[in-house]
Amino acid sequence: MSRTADLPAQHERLSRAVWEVLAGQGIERLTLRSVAAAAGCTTGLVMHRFPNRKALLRHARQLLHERTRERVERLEATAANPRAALHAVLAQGMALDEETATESIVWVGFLAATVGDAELAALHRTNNEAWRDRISRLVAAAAPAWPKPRVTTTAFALIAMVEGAAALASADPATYPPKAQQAMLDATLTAFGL
Amino acid sequence: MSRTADLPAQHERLSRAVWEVLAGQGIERLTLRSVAAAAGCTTGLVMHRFPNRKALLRHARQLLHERTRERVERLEATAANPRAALHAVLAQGMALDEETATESIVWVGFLAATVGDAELAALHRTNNEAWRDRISRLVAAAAPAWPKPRVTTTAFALIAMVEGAAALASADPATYPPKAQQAMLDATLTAFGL
DNA sequence: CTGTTACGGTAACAGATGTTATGAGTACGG
DNA sequence: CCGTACTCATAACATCTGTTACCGTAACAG
Repeated sequence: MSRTADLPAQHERLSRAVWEVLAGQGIERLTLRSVAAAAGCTTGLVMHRFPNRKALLRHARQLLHERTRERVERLEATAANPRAALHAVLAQGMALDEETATESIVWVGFLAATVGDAELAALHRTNNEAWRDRISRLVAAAAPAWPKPRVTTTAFALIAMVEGAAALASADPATYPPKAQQAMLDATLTAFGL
Repeated sequence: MSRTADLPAQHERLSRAVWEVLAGQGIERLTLRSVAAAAGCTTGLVMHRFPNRKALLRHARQLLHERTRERVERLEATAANPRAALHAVLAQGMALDEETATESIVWVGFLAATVGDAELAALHRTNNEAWRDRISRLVAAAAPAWPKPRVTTTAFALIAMVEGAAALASADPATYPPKAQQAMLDATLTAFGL
């Protein structure tokens, strides 16, 4: 049956190569050959693992989501209280270190690729829904007395602020250094009474 | 000397074609030929007006900025008071109608194209700086008692929230309809006491 | 009217792109 | 130890890309 190759590991390696190219050279240079070069293989392997280019992009998109989900669940599990959990989970969505900075660039790239690609758009909607549910749940836990509409609107605003900060930081890191992003998050949470 | 052709008008027509393709087909299909088709001409005219593709994109980017600047100055001039001006100026940055929804998609596209294109990145930084200055000024006018750091951080957070909301709405308009975006903006301004 | 000049369409070019076909190498089952 | 099935590189392919060269057309100057 199967041989030596570890399929999931190769899928992940190629997906990482997609992120690498997306973050380093931009979406315009996100080609099969550049991805293969970043992964240290040829287009033969890429096409052997994925039926076509779009399937590769979809997998890279989904893997990015799962990565952040795992990180977020770890943060949530180790948080001292609901407010700390909310703060930590939101903070990891910004571009505060090299890893999340790269992810922010990649996220913008995928968002742009979403236009005119129904499957990437569906993937984005699903992931974003899970993200909204998580933040809403954390806001509700941090402010149990709030009525549901207030929780929802606050969660939406927090999400938008974090994504916006990450997007702006990805395009202009000098203007939005980690400290500035932290200050933005702290100020917003304080303003909302969270 | 010159003939019948109105150079600035043609530049604008081609730039609009760039937006049209960017918003309708995505950055992957943003090619000279698709732009020419959207503008109802051939690549000959495009290359006759712009030295190369990147110059065309830069012009379209800059024109988008000038468009929003003019709209924003109109809103600011007709606002009843500083708070109303801040609200109106921020609101036009979200995807509340067809025009601004298109612009949001285009904005994300250019942001993604910024990676690996130093000139587009420089353009983005300049435009975003002007945007930050404007919002900071409006926040200071709306809350004259605030110390400068508070004004700056609040302006940064408001900007991030608005851009994030626009980006999210551009990729998932059903989840972020105009009313939801309005609610997010109102809740955020109220939370900040503005 | 006529010569000239800008305009812009047509078509060609080299290179890049996604995809497919082919085949050499290799690890496993028998 | 052999054959088979999987792995993946090589190379070809048709198409698309940005760019350039070329040329017919039309409007203005004289």
